[in-house]
Amino acid sequence: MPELPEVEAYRRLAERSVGRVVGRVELPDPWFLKGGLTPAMLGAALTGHRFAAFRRVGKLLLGDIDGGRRLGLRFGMTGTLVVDGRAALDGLLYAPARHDPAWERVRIAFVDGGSLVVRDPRRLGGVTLDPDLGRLGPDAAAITGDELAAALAGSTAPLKARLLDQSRVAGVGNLVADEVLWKAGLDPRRPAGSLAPTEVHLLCGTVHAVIADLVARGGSHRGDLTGERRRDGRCPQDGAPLTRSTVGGRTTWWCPVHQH
DNA sequence: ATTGTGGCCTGCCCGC
DNA sequence: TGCGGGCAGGCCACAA
Repeated sequence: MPELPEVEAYRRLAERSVGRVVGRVELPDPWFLKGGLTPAMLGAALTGHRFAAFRRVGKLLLGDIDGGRRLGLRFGMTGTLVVDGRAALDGLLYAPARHDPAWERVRIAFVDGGSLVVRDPRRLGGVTLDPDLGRLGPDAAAITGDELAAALAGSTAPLKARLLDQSRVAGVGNLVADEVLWKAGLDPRRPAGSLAPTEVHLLCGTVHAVIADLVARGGSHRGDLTGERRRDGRCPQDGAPLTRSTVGGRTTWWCPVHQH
C-alpha cells in the first residue's frame, strides 16, 4: 500500500507534469474531494495553470500550482498515480493488479494531450486544496534524532503506534513500521517513552536506512520481513517463527527472539 | 492532552 | 464448484 516509498515514486513520476498547462479537470467521483472542496473550486484552481513543483510530506503528495495554491493528493491504501498513461510502480500490495476504468477518481488533463490521473479502487484516498501541513510531523526520511526523540518522549503508547501517528512522524505506514522495528531489534509493544537515547539513535538510523532501501527497491512491500508476513512466517534473521498480533490497531508481525 | 476503538471503502481470499 | 463472511490499512471521528 502507498507509504512513503510509494508516494516518493509518485512524486518523481508527477514531476513529468511540471510546467504543462492544465486544460481540464475531470472528476468521475466528486466524493473523492475532501475538506469542502468542490469540482468547481478545483477546476478554477487548476485550469489554465501549471504545476511549478511536486513535493512530498510523509504520505501526502503536494503539487505547487503557479499562483500559489497547492494541490494535495492522498492515496489511502490502494491509490496509484498515473501520468501520461504510465504508472509509477508495477504492483501494489493489497491492490488489484488489473485495471478497471471505474477506479479512476481524478483526471487532470493537460492541453498537450497528456494527463495526471489518480486511480484508487477502494476510494480511501482523496484530493484537497491547500492542505494543512501543520498536522503532520517531521518527514520520516529526513527526521533527526532529536525530532524522533521528541516524538517518542514521555509516551506510554506502544512504540509502533507512535511511529504510525502521522502527526508525530510523517510517512511511516504499517509495513514500514514492522520492517523498521524488526531491523532495529525493537519490540513494537514497548512503551514509546521507554527507549534509551542509544535506542532512539539506532531507531532513527534504521528508519532512514529502511526507507532509502525501500525507495530503491521500489515499494514498501519489498522489505525483508514483508515476505514473511503470513502464517508460518519465519524471521529472516534468525529463523524463529514470527509472532502476529494487533499493536496500535494494526496487524503486526515481529520476531520474539531478537526484538526487545 | 493522550490513547484506544470503530467505521469508512471495496476487491479478494479462504473456508464452507 | 460457488458463495459470502472476513480481511487488508490510511485516515478520521469519537469515546474514555
